Amino acid sequence: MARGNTRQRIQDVALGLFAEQGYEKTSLREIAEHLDVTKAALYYHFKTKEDIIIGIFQDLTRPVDELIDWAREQPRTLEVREEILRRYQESLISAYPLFRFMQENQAAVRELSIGLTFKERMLELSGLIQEPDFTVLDRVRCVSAIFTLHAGMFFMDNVEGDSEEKREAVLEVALDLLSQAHGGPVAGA
Amino acid sequence: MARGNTRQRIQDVALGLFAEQGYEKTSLREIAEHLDVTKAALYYHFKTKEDIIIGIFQDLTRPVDELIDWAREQPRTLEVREEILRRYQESLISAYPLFRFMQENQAAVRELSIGLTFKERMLELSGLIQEPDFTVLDRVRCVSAIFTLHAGMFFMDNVEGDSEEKREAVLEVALDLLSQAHGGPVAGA
Amino acid sequence: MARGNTRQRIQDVALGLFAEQGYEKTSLREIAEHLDVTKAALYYHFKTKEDIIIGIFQDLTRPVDELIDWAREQPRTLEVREEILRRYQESLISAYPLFRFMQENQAAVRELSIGLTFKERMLELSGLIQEPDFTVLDRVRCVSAIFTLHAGMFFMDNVEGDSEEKREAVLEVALDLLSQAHGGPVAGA
Amino acid sequence: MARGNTRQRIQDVALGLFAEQGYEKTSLREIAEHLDVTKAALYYHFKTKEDIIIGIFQDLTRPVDELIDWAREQPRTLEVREEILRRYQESLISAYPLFRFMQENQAAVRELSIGLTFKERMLELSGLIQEPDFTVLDRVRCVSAIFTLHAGMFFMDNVEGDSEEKREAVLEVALDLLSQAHGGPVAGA
DNA sequence: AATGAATGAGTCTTCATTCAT
DNA sequence: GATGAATGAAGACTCATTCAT
Repeated sequence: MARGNTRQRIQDVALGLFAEQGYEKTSLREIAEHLDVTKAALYYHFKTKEDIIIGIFQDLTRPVDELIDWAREQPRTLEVREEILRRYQESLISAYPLFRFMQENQAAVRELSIGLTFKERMLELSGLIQEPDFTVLDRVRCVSAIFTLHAGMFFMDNVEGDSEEKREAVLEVALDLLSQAHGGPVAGA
Repeated sequence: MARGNTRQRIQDVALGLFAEQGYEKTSLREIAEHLDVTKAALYYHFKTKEDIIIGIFQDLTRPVDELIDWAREQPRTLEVREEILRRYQESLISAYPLFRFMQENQAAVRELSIGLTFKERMLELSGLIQEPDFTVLDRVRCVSAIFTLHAGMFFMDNVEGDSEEKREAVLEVALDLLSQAHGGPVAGA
Repeated sequence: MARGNTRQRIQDVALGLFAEQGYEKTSLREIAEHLDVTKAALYYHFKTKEDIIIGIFQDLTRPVDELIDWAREQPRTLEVREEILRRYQESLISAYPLFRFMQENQAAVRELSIGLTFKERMLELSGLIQEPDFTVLDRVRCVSAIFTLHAGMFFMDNVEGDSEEKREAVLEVALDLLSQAHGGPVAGA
Repeated sequence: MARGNTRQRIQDVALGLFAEQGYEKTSLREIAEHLDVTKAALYYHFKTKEDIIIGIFQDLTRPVDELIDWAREQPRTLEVREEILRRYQESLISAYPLFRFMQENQAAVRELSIGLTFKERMLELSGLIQEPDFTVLDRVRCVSAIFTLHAGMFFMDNVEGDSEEKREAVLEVALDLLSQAHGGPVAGA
């Protein structure tokens, strides 16, 4: 019937199921049934189960990798760092299902032949918003800023309120943490 | 040789492997091999694979559940809330492998017949440190405070520095976020 | 590019792979990849996998079948029999890859819908160089003469020395055995 | 029901089927059905399909390997070499199904992680009955002597006659070839 | 308190084959 | 003369689980 887009449909259905049930728990039989094709059809489009997920990763982590690349070439100013957080939040939101999948399946995915892991990307990003001479306290603030953006994803789903308002609030808290790390106005100052 | 403690040893080895490789990916065969017993021996101590992990959960999430119970009965003051964060951090640290496991296997564990999930406990806790009339911004700060403690776990492993110093810095940032949410001294104030 | 000869190219590649890896172990995918065409293309030229190998057989066992036919019509003299051995050796050499394939895949090929099997052809040939009244000992010599020619194939690959010289030596030993069977000069005679 | 001997029964049935149909063509399902157990039961006794056959090999090629070891330590006399042929024939006969399997599945078995292959063992043995200064002709005679013993196996099945008589005749022809190679009485001498 | 032997259901994967284009 | 897309059947293998001993 529909042709040409099967590869894409496989990835969509697969990511949905992976995110919902976990990678290991989702069988190719299940994916095939959802698509109303045979398991063998999946193998026409992807060499292995791992390949399916790697394909998804490559498509969807590109924005974050591009962000990292971009950030590496920028001057190390507060403005740039704020921009990093802004862009990171955008990436998280636009690749939400993948993000959720990565977050909730870290163990299962760790061994996959995927370039950078979730953790490694986070480390990289948190490095890019710090100065080498930061105190431990300020380093924590930077990592916390990133985790706040992640918390935002969680927040979106589980706390009531206007979506856009929540997004902005999350970003504000993250930016606050960043500026505090950068010697910004702090309590009592 | 040493007997009687086999049940405990099974749980220890199992949690180690679950945390490392994921729940689904870890087979009973593997656990048995690590313990140098047969698979059948595991069934003498636990009725199912799920039972093993449920046992671990019950042993190790008790502190957090007790914290929740305690918190529910306290007056809703800032001091109590600070104490909640402090105690939560302690729980996280003392049940580190379980925490890491829960964090990295959320998807796999979701379907298990376990009382409260990781997420639910977090929601509960974050509710306990908020006021009903909080703005979205302040709610984000509270959730962020909790995520900061989680970030701390990540921080412990992946950032250099003295362990105790890091722990304290993490707590400080979390407490900061909390007091800001509570109208504490903010930028420019 | 070059077309028209595709059928032949398929057979060549297939025989090569069959000889190297075995018939069952060689998949059509593999053959297609070696030829840089799709599997479906193979089906344009051959109806089934079995068909490919049957085609090869028919092309390459013809010489032996013709030899058998020829031999059946000759007078049953020692000279004719010597000629049979000579011609058989030639056939073996000129269809070397097929011979090797047949030799090493007897089990796999047994069930194929192929006229005479390797074994049957050998039995036939050995019958043609014996007399009905031969003693068991002389029958063994005749079968041994044929096996010696086969051994020669093995010899070619695995023992050093000039190719032509080896071929002649092999033939000489085979002829010797034949003439001994035919009451030729024997030890002490 | 019957216990303890299952491992052995698996090997017996497997070798039978492997010899009859070929290694690749014989599925574990088939083996299991013949034994009236499940496929999984096979995996309790052997780690892989390859393992089943390797087990068989090790049990059954031992005699030939021991012969090779023994031969290496003997003085290089004609008598010893005759003894080698005699013992080799015995080995072939006593491990007949395995021999037939090896002979007819060389291609399939080549890639298996088995010590020496059929071919290598033959080369080794043929080396042990030759002198370094042999002419090509004499080398051929030695290899031919070995092939004659193999031919004997074929002879046993496919030529009528008393079994013991055939065996002796085969050995006699092989010994003849050996003694001719060793400058024994030849035609016209 | 633990083992040896086995099972049933399921996994991922590969294969030969088909057919509309 | 060949491809792209797909299928049904089967393959090897693994898993959680059971039970008699």
